[in-house]
Amino acid sequence: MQTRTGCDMRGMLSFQILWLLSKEKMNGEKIAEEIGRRRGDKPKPGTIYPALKELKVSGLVTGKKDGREVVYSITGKGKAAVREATAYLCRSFGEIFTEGMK
Amino acid sequence: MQTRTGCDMRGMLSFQILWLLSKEKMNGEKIAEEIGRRRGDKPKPGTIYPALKELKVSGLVTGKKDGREVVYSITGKGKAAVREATAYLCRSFGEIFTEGMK
DNA sequence: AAACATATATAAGATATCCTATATTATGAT
DNA sequence: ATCATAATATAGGATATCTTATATATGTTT
Repeated sequence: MQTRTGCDMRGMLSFQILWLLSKEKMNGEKIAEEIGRRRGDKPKPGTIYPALKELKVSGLVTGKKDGREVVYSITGKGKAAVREATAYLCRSFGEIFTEGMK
Repeated sequence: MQTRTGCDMRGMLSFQILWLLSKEKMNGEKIAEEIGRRRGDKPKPGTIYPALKELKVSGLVTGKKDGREVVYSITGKGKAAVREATAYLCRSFGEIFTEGMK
């Protein structure tokens, strides 16, 4: 993890993956890079692929093999999950953001 | 937890407690109520007090007994932690918010 | 074809969060 | 004083995240 200041914010990885996939289909490597760019720390393969597998098992994403890559797409169920999770996030922490962003 | 849609967002509790205390000193019950109001689900005593203890051990908050209540205050170290964590949160998830809030 | 690089996958385990259930302490009411 | 209530605390455990390390598969280069 990154911030060791009393709160590690774990549990956000799957959500962030889903959110990225709601914008655009992409493979695992690209997902890791996108997250790395935002967090300042690129998740290891052993972190990202188990998370993707979990999302697949839950029916929130699908994976389509293309050469040596697997391109992941969000499903309808996944889109609904993103909507719900985003609403929860905004309801719970919105004020922290609106304050922190200015 | 609340959202069972592929991401449980655990790890945010301590941060949210710290953030609340950065606004105003308060006791454990009030903290639980404030979080409950935002999340839609009030944390149980067995959740909130161990978290507060952890924050105390880490030197991020202090507790002052007042009758049967304990009033918690954020420390200087705690303020720095909130600043750092908020910056990380905004950097990592800011776009999700700015989009989700409109 | 052989060697190398890239992308994905899995196993095993350390760590942390959060919960249920129960106990303790202090206040208020009768 | 006794009883009920409110606030805090702790023990023990279930669950999930994330990591390290290793393995597999595909593609590229020589």
